Amino acid sequence: MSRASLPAAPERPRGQRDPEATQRALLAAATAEFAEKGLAGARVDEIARRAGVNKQLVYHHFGNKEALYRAALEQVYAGIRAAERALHLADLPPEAALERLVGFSFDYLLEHPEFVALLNDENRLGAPHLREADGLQAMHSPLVDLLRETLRRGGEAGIFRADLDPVQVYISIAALSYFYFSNNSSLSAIFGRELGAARAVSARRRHVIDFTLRALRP
Amino acid sequence: MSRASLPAAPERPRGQRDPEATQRALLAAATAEFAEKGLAGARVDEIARRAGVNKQLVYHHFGNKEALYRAALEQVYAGIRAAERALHLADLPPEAALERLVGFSFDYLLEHPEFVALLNDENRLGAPHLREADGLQAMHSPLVDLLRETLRRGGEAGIFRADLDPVQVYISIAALSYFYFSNNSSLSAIFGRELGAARAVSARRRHVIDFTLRALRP
Amino acid sequence: MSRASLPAAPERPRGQRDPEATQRALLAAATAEFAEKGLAGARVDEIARRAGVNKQLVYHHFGNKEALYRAALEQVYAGIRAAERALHLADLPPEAALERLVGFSFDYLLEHPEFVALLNDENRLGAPHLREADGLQAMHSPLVDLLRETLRRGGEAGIFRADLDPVQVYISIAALSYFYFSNNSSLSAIFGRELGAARAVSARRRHVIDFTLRALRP
Amino acid sequence: MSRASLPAAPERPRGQRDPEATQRALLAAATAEFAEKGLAGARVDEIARRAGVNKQLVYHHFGNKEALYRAALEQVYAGIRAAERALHLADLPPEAALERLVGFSFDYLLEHPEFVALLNDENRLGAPHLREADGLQAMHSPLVDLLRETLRRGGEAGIFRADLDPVQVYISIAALSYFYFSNNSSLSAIFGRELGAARAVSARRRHVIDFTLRALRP
DNA sequence: AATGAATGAGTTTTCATTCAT
DNA sequence: TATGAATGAAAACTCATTCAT
Repeated sequence: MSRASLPAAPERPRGQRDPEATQRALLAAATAEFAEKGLAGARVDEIARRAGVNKQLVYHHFGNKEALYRAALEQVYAGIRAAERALHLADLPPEAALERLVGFSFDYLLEHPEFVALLNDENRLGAPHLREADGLQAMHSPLVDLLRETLRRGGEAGIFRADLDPVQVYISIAALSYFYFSNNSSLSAIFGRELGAARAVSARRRHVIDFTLRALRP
Repeated sequence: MSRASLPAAPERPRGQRDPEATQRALLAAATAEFAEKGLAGARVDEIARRAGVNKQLVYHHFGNKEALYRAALEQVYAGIRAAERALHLADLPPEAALERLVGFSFDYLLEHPEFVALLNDENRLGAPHLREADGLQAMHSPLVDLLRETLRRGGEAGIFRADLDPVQVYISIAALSYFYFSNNSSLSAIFGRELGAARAVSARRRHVIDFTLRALRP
Repeated sequence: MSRASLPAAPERPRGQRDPEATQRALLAAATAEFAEKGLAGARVDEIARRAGVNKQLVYHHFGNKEALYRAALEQVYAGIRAAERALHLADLPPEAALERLVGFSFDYLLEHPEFVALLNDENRLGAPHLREADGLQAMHSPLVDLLRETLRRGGEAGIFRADLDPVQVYISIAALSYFYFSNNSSLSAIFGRELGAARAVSARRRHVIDFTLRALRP
Repeated sequence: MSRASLPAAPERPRGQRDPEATQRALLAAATAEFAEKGLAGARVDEIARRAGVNKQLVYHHFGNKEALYRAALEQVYAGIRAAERALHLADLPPEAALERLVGFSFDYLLEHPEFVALLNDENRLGAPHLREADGLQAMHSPLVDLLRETLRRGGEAGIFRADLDPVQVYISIAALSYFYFSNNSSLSAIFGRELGAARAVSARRRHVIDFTLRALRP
């Protein structure tokens, strides 16, 4: 279709133009591509192809490859933080709250492998884009505060140890799930088990919750 | 650390022929470069420069970039397996044995960030090189068997639960240390703490051992 | 002719976009380069230089060196087939028709040394690109059918033998001209005659026509 | 035939020194490699591998790749000239002599595809190595003189035309066989016949002899 | 004479980015 | 806003040739 032949009138040409949709498509494509190949391995051509748009629009809307990467990273972080904010643990008794928190961490990573992949690549580089991110504060997980409060309540109730460092516990909870997904391929290869199978995932979920709750006992 | 400041290998005597030394130098340089930049981001030129040898020797000795990557990966795996084989847990009482095992996992990852980095990159790709590796069996950690035996002994002695799956426990032990190092940069950024500092590392080591031992209690 | 003296394409207006002209220029340059140096000896850099375009456009428009070679080969074949289709032998008496056919074969090869050169290179490799060519049917010379019909008419008129295999005759006609041009340099060296000179070419043309017509007599 | 399957020379006794055998092996390997890939496409590594000797010996014995090519070319030419000198046509009646001559030309090319291949590559370049060859005189085929004498005898006997140019006839005889082998692949592809099959080759041989003898009739 | 490592100069190809329309 | 051609810089890889043993 020749664009030049279109009348100059400001009619909308059959929905062809939709900058926001274009940006969304690019961001989704970029997230997938960066997750699969990393920042260095990802291809701008391929991102545009996946998004079904012209490559130049990457530059038009985002500036360059790295800025697109940063945008993808921030969006992915925003996703998990939004999900975390939707958790309401204060209403639950401490042990149930903790179980929900651990289960959420596990489930979110299971459903968002792109978060794991992007974060791994970012960490290899020393997380420079995260450090520069506008709302670094916003990156701070609300879970840590929820966890702190839950541990306090549990400590007072005598069902958790009282001397726990919420940051250490938070890292441990994240670790038990994250590592399982992050290193699933190599673990599967080495153990000769398909650890990505639904049955194996369920077993791991139970183990992680159980392991954590036991570790926190007084 | 900026690229320009990366040290090239010490000048080897010019005209000296020592193909094994050349291969060793290339492998060491490749391990560092792949750890820092990943398979896609690593540069053959840079690897040769770091090794202090001519770039073409990569092709002469290893064939191509990917074969060099695979060689580096296998060597790094061989390194940890060798260290694991040097552990002797059978002589220790169960709790001490487990503490040593967890401590070893932590210390090895602390001292070998290249292992973490290479493994992360490999996992993003689905671990194709690991799956193809000649001695995949040899990749299987002896620690799992040591752990199984230790858990059995501890179970009989009544100091560990009796129904533990050694593979799950192994993964959890690895996770608690691995994730801390693998994601150290992003965790540091988000918590505003320098988790790579010696004091923070020591604290984490204590936490990991404590967390694990408590989780295994009956 | 030394490489340095090879003319680059006439300067195209800078900044002017004309992808079809670019492809035409690349194809023409490629044909000349491949004819002179063969597939292995040709240089992509040199092709781009001759075409007066950026080297990377070879990859943009054709994919890679070999695909460009195939495109050049197909175009050269298309050229001779088009010329052949323009021959109208049915209107002529058999002997005149045959003389025109032989003369055409001779003249075309004289004027299109690149056809000879590309075809020789292709044959050394076993003609893999020709076998893969899309319109292999279209490669089939219409001359064979024209020849068959001419031989039939001549046979009925009693001026040609009646038992001739058109394919054998076609190959012989092609051979008598093709070999002269294909091996002109070595023949010139060995006989100490400049067989590429106009006078020698004319003499050969007469000989080829005469030789062929006599060979077909009953 | 895939490259990998090309047989290397039979294992020579290790540490055995036999410079003449080495040179023979290199020359044979070079001839095959240059015939298959041309001067530009041939690889010194591959020639050494095929000869079963160290690559450096190419340089030790021949100087460089091009000198080796020249040596291979000269040897191949020496081969056909030697075979031609073994032909004795003077004892035969003219027609039988000519048939033997044509048959010989056909048979030699059939059995020595490397001659065709090397000569084609050499001709694309304008035969510079042939022109420089030491015994260019020795390259001159004795067949031309044999042919001249045979044509003279046949002319006097009234079975050949009397006004034939021996050089033109020589070229035509060579052409009818050479082109068939040189262009066998492309002709096979285009005609959809396997012209390299024994039956097709026999038919061509008969055709070439018949075609030539008829063309020379008065 | 023989070996295989080593090297310099290419050569093809890739890719982020910009230009012209 | 959108498109696809065009480009410069670099990257992987090749290869004839030389060096040290």
